Amino acid sequence: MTKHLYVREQLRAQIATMQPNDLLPKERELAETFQVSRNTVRQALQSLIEDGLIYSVRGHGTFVSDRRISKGLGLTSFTEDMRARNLEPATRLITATQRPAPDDIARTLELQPGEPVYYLERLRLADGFPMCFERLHLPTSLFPKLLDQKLDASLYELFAARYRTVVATAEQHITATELQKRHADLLGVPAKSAAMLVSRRGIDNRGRIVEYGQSLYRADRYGFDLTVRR
Amino acid sequence: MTKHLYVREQLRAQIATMQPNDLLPKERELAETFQVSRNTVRQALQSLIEDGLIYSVRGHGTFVSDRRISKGLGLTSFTEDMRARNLEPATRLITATQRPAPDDIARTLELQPGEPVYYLERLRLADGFPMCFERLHLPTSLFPKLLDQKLDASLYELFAARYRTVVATAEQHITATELQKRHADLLGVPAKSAAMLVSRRGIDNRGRIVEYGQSLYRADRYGFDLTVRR
DNA sequence: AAGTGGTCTAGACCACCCT
DNA sequence: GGGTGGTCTAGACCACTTT
Repeated sequence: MTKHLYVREQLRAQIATMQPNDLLPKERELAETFQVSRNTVRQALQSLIEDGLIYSVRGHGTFVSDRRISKGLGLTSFTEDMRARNLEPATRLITATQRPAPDDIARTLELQPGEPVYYLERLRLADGFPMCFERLHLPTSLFPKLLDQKLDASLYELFAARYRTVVATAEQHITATELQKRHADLLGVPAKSAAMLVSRRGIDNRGRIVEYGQSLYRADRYGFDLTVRR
Repeated sequence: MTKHLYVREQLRAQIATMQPNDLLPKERELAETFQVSRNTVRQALQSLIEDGLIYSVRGHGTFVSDRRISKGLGLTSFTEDMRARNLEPATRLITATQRPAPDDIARTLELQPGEPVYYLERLRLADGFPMCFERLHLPTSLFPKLLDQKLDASLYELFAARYRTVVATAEQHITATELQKRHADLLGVPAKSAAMLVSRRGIDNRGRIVEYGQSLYRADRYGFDLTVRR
C-alpha cells in the first residue's frame, strides 16, 4: 500500500461523512496530518477529483462535490455490473465452438480472413432472470484450450487468471434494435420487443484486440446510467 | 502556457509521426531535452496517458498506444454532436408553453409541486432528416422570458449567451423503447419501431438543476460510441 | 547489476481569490 | 496582504524487468 493510496482511502472515508460543498482541510494541513509531503496529498486529491467526489477552486479551497456522482460507465464485466446493482449474476452457456472467422469478424478482430476464432453464445442472468444474450468472438491464438475451461462464469476473470490477459480498454457502440424471435424467446419477452444492442471490442494493455462481442439487453430491465461533464 | 502543457503539445506532435508500440524517449532524457524536471515530464506524460495516446510499462518504458482512441462520450449538445458527425443540425419547434410542474417533473427538477416550468417539444434534424424528438422541462425561475427567445437553435448556446448558465454536468439514463404512433410519425418511421430513449438531467456549475429532458433517437440513424478504460 | 517507470520529499514561486 | 491551490525543481529510493 503506497502512501498516496492510504491517504486517498482515509479521505474517501471522511468525505462520506460530509455534506456537499463542505470544505476539506487545506493541502498543507493534510500533509501535516498524514505526515507526508504536499505532493503526495495532491496525488491522492487528484485521484478523488477524477472520481468526481471532490473539486478544487484555485485560491479558495477543495470541496466535496455537489452531488454524489455514480461512477458512470466504466469498463465493467457483466459480472461486476450486476454485483454493483446488487443482483446475483449467472451464466448459461448455449454455444461454444471453434470456426474460421467470417470476413466481417476477421476485419473487426484484425485477423486474416479464415483464421480460427472461438464463437460463444451465452445467456446472462440476474437473480435467475434473463437479462442479456451475448455473442462473443475471440482469437484462438490468444486463448489456447479455451473450450476446455469453465465458460459459464466471468470470462474476464478467466482471462486474467488463466491467460494473464487484462481487458484494459473497450470500444463500445450502443444502439437499440428489435429482437428476432429466437433472441426474444431466450430473453423471455415477445418477439420484436425493443432491446439495447451493445457491440464491444475489447483491447488488452498491450493493444491486442482480445474480443468482439454483441450483447442484447432487455430494455425493460436494463439501462446505462452515466454522468458526463464538460 | 505552463511548461507541462508545452511539453505535452510537443510530445503530442511527435507521437503523431510515430507508429503504434514505438518506444518514447526515457523520462530522464525528456527532462534533459526540454530542460525541465522529471516531475514536469511525468505530468505531461500522465495527461497523454489519460487521453489514451500512450501507455507505460514499469521497468520497461513508455510506448505509443496501438490505436488512436476516439474521445468517447463527453457532455455535448445535439448541435455539437451532429457537427462532430459532419451533419448539419436543425430544429423544428413543436410546442413551447409554460405550465405548473407535474409531480414527477417537480421531483426530478427538485422544485415544489406546481411551480411553473417551461415545456418544450422539439424535433431535431440532421441534414434535413428527423433524428430525434425531445421533450424538455425547465424551471422558469432560471430563464425569464425564455418563450420570447428563438427556440429553434441550440438551447445550450442560448443559455450561455442570454442567461450566463453553463450546463456543466449531466446525468443520463440510456435505454431502448418502442415508439408510440405519434412519435414514430414525427420521426418518419413505422409505429413500434425501436428507439433509443435518453433521459437527461442537466446541472450547472453551481449545482442547480437546469433542465430535465427526454430524447427519442431513431435507432437506425443514431448510436453512442464510447471508449472506456479500466 | 543496470535501467526503467513509480513514489516521495522539502522547498520554492506563481496565479488567483478574498478581505 | 495573506491564504489558497497550481506549477516546478533536484534529488532520493523503490518496484519491476531485462541483461
